[in-house]
Amino acid sequence: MRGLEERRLSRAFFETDALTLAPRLLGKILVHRTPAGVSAGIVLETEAYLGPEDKGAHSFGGRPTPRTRIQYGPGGYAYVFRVYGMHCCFNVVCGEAGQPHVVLLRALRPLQGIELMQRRRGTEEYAALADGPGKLCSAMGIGMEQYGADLCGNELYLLDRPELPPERILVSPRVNIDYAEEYRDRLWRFISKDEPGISRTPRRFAPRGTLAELCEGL
DNA sequence: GTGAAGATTAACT
DNA sequence: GTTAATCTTCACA
Repeated sequence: MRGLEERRLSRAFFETDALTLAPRLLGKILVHRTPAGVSAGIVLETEAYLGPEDKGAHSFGGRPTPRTRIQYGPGGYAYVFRVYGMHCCFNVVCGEAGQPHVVLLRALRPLQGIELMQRRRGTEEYAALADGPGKLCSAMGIGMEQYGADLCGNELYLLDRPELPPERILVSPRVNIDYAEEYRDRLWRFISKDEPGISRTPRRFAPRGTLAELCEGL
């Protein structure tokens, strides 16, 4: 895996808005080095959260809170939060400083440290190791300790891979943000096509087509 | 200080 | 498809 070290995503890669970054993160490799071992997987599913204007985003309204403060700094840091009192979700902070945009990582295809992931998840089933945002955190060993982690550092980072073409990216509404009013149905969820392991979600969140088709319609 | 709600998951029917 | 588990966060008083 030595050659991969040189392909790490740099700060500049993250200094763009969430809607641009979310599809670009598909296919990249998330790596976490911990005392327990190294785990890594290919990013299969992401969601964009666009800060102050986006009623689905934690940073809606644009006022920093203790929970969201990291979103207001520069891109390339980890925004981790706890949901339903028991799971964590991992986000990549992006945009310029003061622009609280994040991309939620929802699913990975496990590549390295499978055994470690199985132990953390308490299951052997490969397809169920990281097919959801909470499972992804559990499998990768990401918790609140990783809040604010520098993604350009040596513990938690992303490796570059060729960009997916728009016809290989499915778009769908974001999951479980029914409260977001007119932002509920925005097609800001991006899924790597033809890959097993995307998160299990109800039918109403099914893909509405590819990113290529969406762009044609503009 | 208080309370409602939640960017989920697993185990149901 | 439905629901319980579980507890921090944040708005409001």
